[in-house]
Amino acid sequence: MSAGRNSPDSPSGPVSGPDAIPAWPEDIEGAKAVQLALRGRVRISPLRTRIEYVAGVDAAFHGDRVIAAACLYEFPSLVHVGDACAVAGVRFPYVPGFLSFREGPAMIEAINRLGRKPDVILFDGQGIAHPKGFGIASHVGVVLDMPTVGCAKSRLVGEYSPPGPGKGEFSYLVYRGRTVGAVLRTRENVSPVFVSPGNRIDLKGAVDLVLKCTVRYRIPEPLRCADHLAGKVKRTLCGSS
DNA sequence: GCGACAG
DNA sequence: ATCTTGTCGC
Repeated sequence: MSAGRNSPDSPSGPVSGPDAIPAWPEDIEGAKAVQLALRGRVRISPLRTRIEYVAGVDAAFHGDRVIAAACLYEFPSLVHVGDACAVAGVRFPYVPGFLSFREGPAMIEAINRLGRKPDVILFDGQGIAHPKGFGIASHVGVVLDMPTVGCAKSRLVGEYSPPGPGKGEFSYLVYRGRTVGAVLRTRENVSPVFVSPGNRIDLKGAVDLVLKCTVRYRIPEPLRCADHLAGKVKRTLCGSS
Protein backbone atom coordinates (compact mmCIF):
# COMPACT_ATOMS: atom_id res chain seq x y z
CA MET A 1 0.00 0.00 0.00
CA SER A 2 1.65 3.26 -1.10
CA ALA A 3 1.34 6.46 0.91
CA GLY A 4 -1.28 8.99 -0.15
CA ARG A 5 -0.25 11.81 -2.44
CA ASN A 6 -0.28 14.33 0.36
CA SER A 7 0.66 12.15 3.30
CA PRO A 8 3.21 13.82 5.60
CA ASP A 9 5.98 11.54 4.38
CA SER A 10 5.43 12.01 0.69
CA PRO A 11 4.60 15.60 -0.16
CA SER A 12 2.96 16.48 -3.45
CA GLY A 13 5.29 17.06 -6.40
CA PRO A 14 8.59 15.42 -7.30
CA VAL A 15 10.61 13.58 -4.66
CA SER A 16 13.90 14.49 -6.31
CA GLY A 17 15.24 17.29 -8.46
CA PRO A 18 15.08 21.10 -7.95
CA ASP A 19 11.46 21.14 -6.77
CA ALA A 20 11.79 18.25 -4.37
CA ILE A 21 10.49 18.76 -0.86
CA PRO A 22 12.85 17.13 1.66
CA ALA A 23 11.48 14.33 3.83
CA TRP A 24 10.93 15.21 7.49
CA PRO A 25 14.32 15.18 9.26
CA GLU A 26 14.97 13.50 12.61
CA ASP A 27 17.48 15.92 14.05
CA ILE A 28 18.14 19.66 14.33
CA GLU A 29 20.83 19.65 11.69
CA GLY A 30 18.51 18.03 9.19
CA ALA A 31 15.78 20.50 10.14
CA LYS A 32 18.10 23.45 9.53
CA ALA A 33 18.82 22.07 6.07
CA VAL A 34 15.10 21.77 5.32
CA GLN A 35 14.42 25.35 6.45
CA LEU A 36 17.28 26.59 4.31
CA ALA A 37 16.05 24.63 1.29
CA LEU A 38 12.39 25.68 1.57
CA ARG A 39 12.38 29.22 2.95
CA GLY A 40 12.76 30.63 -0.55
CA ARG A 41 9.43 29.14 -1.60
CA VAL A 42 7.39 31.27 0.77
CA ARG A 43 5.19 33.71 -1.14
CA ILE A 44 3.90 36.78 0.63
CA SER A 45 1.29 38.34 -1.66
CA PRO A 46 -2.41 39.24 -1.55
CA LEU A 47 -4.79 36.31 -1.34
CA ARG A 48 -6.04 35.60 -4.85
CA THR A 49 -9.28 33.77 -4.29
CA ARG A 50 -12.29 34.68 -2.24
CA ILE A 51 -12.42 32.93 1.12
CA GLU A 52 -15.31 30.49 1.38
CA TYR A 53 -13.79 28.10 3.92
CA VAL A 54 -11.24 28.63 6.69
CA ALA A 55 -9.62 25.95 8.79
CA GLY A 56 -7.82 26.13 12.12
CA VAL A 57 -5.30 23.50 13.26
CA ASP A 58 -3.74 22.80 16.64
CA ALA A 59 -2.04 19.96 18.49
CA ALA A 60 -2.03 18.31 21.91
CA PHE A 61 0.40 15.77 23.35
CA HIS A 62 0.01 12.58 25.30
CA GLY A 63 3.14 10.69 26.22
CA ASP A 64 5.00 10.09 22.98
CA ARG A 65 2.13 10.92 20.67
CA VAL A 66 0.94 14.04 18.88
CA ILE A 67 -2.77 14.61 18.43
CA ALA A 68 -3.51 17.07 15.61
CA ALA A 69 -6.97 18.51 15.05
CA ALA A 70 -8.33 20.57 12.17
CA CYS A 71 -11.65 22.44 12.24
CA LEU A 72 -13.35 23.70 9.09
CA TYR A 73 -15.53 26.81 9.03
CA GLU A 74 -17.63 28.46 6.38
CA PHE A 75 -16.51 32.07 5.85
CA PRO A 76 -17.50 34.74 6.69
CA SER A 77 -20.52 33.17 8.40
CA LEU A 78 -18.21 31.16 10.70
CA VAL A 79 -20.54 28.19 10.60
CA HIS A 80 -18.65 25.11 11.78
CA VAL A 81 -18.89 22.55 8.97
CA GLY A 82 -16.35 19.83 9.70
CA ASP A 83 -13.56 18.28 11.76
CA ALA A 84 -10.62 15.92 11.22
CA CYS A 85 -7.91 14.48 13.44
CA ALA A 86 -4.66 12.55 13.18
CA VAL A 87 -2.55 10.85 15.82
CA ALA A 88 1.13 10.15 15.25
CA GLY A 89 4.27 9.32 17.18
CA VAL A 90 6.39 12.27 18.30
CA ARG A 91 9.51 12.35 16.15
CA PHE A 92 10.99 15.64 17.20
CA PRO A 93 11.56 17.50 20.48
CA TYR A 94 10.26 21.00 21.08
CA VAL A 95 13.00 23.44 20.17
CA PRO A 96 12.14 27.12 19.69
CA GLY A 97 12.42 27.81 15.97
CA PHE A 98 11.67 24.22 14.96
CA LEU A 99 8.08 23.71 16.07
CA SER A 100 6.92 22.62 12.61
CA PHE A 101 9.08 19.51 12.71
CA ARG A 102 7.26 18.40 15.86
CA GLU A 103 3.64 19.22 15.00
CA GLY A 104 3.68 19.64 11.23
CA PRO A 105 3.42 16.04 10.01
CA ALA A 106 0.33 15.22 12.10
CA MET A 107 -1.29 18.55 11.21
CA ILE A 108 -0.86 17.91 7.50
CA GLU A 109 -2.49 14.52 7.92
CA ALA A 110 -5.44 16.09 9.75
CA ILE A 111 -5.81 18.81 7.11
CA ASN A 112 -5.82 16.22 4.34
CA ARG A 113 -8.60 14.38 6.14
CA LEU A 114 -10.96 17.35 6.09
CA GLY A 115 -13.90 16.71 3.82
CA ARG A 116 -13.14 19.85 1.84
CA LYS A 117 -10.00 21.81 1.00
CA PRO A 118 -10.01 25.15 2.86
CA ASP A 119 -9.06 28.41 1.12
CA VAL A 120 -6.79 29.42 3.99
CA ILE A 121 -5.54 27.76 7.18
CA LEU A 122 -4.88 29.32 10.59
CA PHE A 123 -2.04 28.03 12.79
CA ASP A 124 -1.27 28.35 16.47
CA GLY A 125 2.25 29.69 15.95
CA GLN A 126 4.28 31.95 13.67
CA GLY A 127 4.31 32.44 9.91
CA ILE A 128 7.29 34.47 8.66
CA ALA A 129 7.86 36.07 12.08
CA HIS A 130 10.58 33.51 12.64
CA PRO A 131 14.40 33.41 12.82
CA LYS A 132 14.54 31.96 9.32
CA GLY A 133 11.28 33.43 8.07
CA PHE A 134 9.86 29.90 8.14
CA GLY A 135 7.56 29.32 11.10
CA ILE A 136 5.05 26.45 11.23
CA ALA A 137 2.42 28.31 9.16
CA SER A 138 4.96 29.03 6.41
CA HIS A 139 6.42 25.53 6.46
CA VAL A 140 3.08 23.73 6.18
CA GLY A 141 1.87 26.35 3.72
CA VAL A 142 4.80 25.64 1.41
CA VAL A 143 4.49 21.86 1.74
CA LEU A 144 0.77 21.97 0.91
CA ASP A 145 1.14 24.96 -1.41
CA MET A 146 -1.79 26.67 0.31
CA PRO A 147 -2.52 30.08 1.88
CA THR A 148 -1.69 29.99 5.60
CA VAL A 149 -1.65 32.42 8.53
CA GLY A 150 0.22 32.29 11.83
CA CYS A 151 -1.62 33.46 14.95
CA ALA A 152 0.58 32.96 18.03
CA LYS A 153 -0.19 33.74 21.65
CA SER A 154 3.32 34.98 22.29
CA ARG A 155 6.34 36.36 20.48
CA LEU A 156 9.22 34.40 19.01
CA VAL A 157 11.22 37.18 17.33
CA GLY A 158 10.85 40.85 16.50
CA GLU A 159 10.35 44.16 18.26
CA TYR A 160 7.14 46.08 18.76
CA SER A 161 5.41 48.66 20.86
CA PRO A 162 2.17 47.79 22.66
CA PRO A 163 -0.89 48.21 20.41
CA GLY A 164 -3.83 50.38 21.45
CA PRO A 165 -6.37 48.88 23.90
CA GLY A 166 -9.28 48.59 21.50
CA LYS A 167 -10.29 45.57 19.44
CA GLY A 168 -8.72 45.74 15.99
CA GLU A 169 -5.85 48.00 17.03
CA PHE A 170 -2.38 46.73 16.22
CA SER A 171 1.28 47.64 15.96
CA TYR A 172 3.84 46.18 13.58
CA LEU A 173 6.25 43.43 14.51
CA VAL A 174 9.67 44.28 13.08
CA TYR A 175 12.57 41.86 12.80
CA ARG A 176 15.93 42.81 11.33
CA GLY A 177 14.46 45.89 9.72
CA ARG A 178 11.61 43.96 8.14
CA THR A 179 7.93 44.12 9.06
CA VAL A 180 7.12 40.44 9.58
CA GLY A 181 3.83 40.62 11.42
CA ALA A 182 1.35 42.51 13.55
CA VAL A 183 0.67 42.53 17.28
CA LEU A 184 -3.10 42.54 17.19
CA ARG A 185 -5.67 43.24 19.90
CA THR A 186 -8.52 40.85 19.14
CA ARG A 187 -10.54 41.91 22.21
CA GLU A 188 -10.57 44.94 24.41
CA ASN A 189 -8.19 44.78 27.36
CA VAL A 190 -6.73 41.34 26.69
CA SER A 191 -3.17 40.52 25.69
CA PRO A 192 -2.67 40.77 21.92
CA VAL A 193 -1.93 37.92 19.50
CA PHE A 194 0.99 37.82 17.08
CA VAL A 195 -0.20 37.59 13.51
CA SER A 196 2.12 36.90 10.60
CA PRO A 197 1.45 35.68 7.07
CA GLY A 198 2.50 32.10 6.45
CA ASN A 199 2.25 31.64 2.69
CA ARG A 200 0.26 32.97 -0.28
CA ILE A 201 -1.27 35.84 1.70
CA ASP A 202 -0.02 39.23 2.90
CA LEU A 203 0.01 40.83 6.34
CA LYS A 204 -3.04 42.96 5.65
CA GLY A 205 -5.00 39.88 4.59
CA ALA A 206 -3.74 37.89 7.59
CA VAL A 207 -4.80 40.55 10.10
CA ASP A 208 -8.15 40.97 8.38
CA LEU A 209 -8.80 37.24 8.48
CA VAL A 210 -7.88 36.84 12.14
CA LEU A 211 -10.15 39.73 13.08
CA LYS A 212 -13.06 38.35 11.09
CA CYS A 213 -12.62 34.95 12.73
CA THR A 214 -12.56 36.41 16.23
CA VAL A 215 -16.01 36.97 17.59
CA ARG A 216 -16.16 36.64 21.36
CA TYR A 217 -12.78 35.41 22.57
CA ARG A 218 -9.15 36.36 22.19
CA ILE A 219 -8.33 33.40 19.92
CA PRO A 220 -10.01 33.06 16.51
CA GLU A 221 -12.85 30.53 16.46
CA PRO A 222 -11.25 27.92 14.15
CA LEU A 223 -8.19 27.75 16.42
CA ARG A 224 -10.24 27.51 19.61
CA CYS A 225 -12.21 24.69 18.05
CA ALA A 226 -9.05 22.83 17.03
CA ASP A 227 -7.60 23.30 20.51
CA HIS A 228 -10.71 21.88 22.15
CA LEU A 229 -10.96 19.00 19.70
CA ALA A 230 -7.34 18.00 20.20
CA GLY A 231 -7.91 18.02 23.95
CA LYS A 232 -11.08 15.97 23.62
CA VAL A 233 -9.34 13.34 21.50
CA LYS A 234 -6.48 13.30 23.96
CA ARG A 235 -8.81 12.53 26.84
CA THR A 236 -10.33 9.77 24.77
CA LEU A 237 -6.88 8.28 24.23
CA CYS A 238 -6.16 8.50 27.95
CA GLY A 239 -9.16 6.39 28.83
CA SER A 240 -8.02 3.60 26.52
CA SER A 241 -4.26 3.46 26.93
C1' DG B 1 29.74 33.64 27.63
C1' DC B 2 24.79 35.56 28.61
C1' DG B 3 20.02 36.11 27.71
C1' DA B 4 15.85 34.96 24.68
C1' DC B 5 13.14 31.39 23.28
C1' DA B 6 6.06 29.79 18.99
C1' DG B 7 3.95 25.06 21.39
C1' DA C 1 2.73 21.77 25.45
C1' DT C 2 1.77 19.64 30.37
C1' DC C 3 0.93 18.97 35.75
C1' DT C 4 -4.15 21.04 38.15
C1' DT C 5 -9.04 23.43 42.39
C1' DG C 6 -10.84 26.93 43.48
C1' DT C 7 -11.64 31.58 42.82
C1' DC C 8 -12.00 36.65 41.36
C1' DG C 9 -14.47 39.37 37.98
C1' DC C 10 -17.32 40.88 33.85
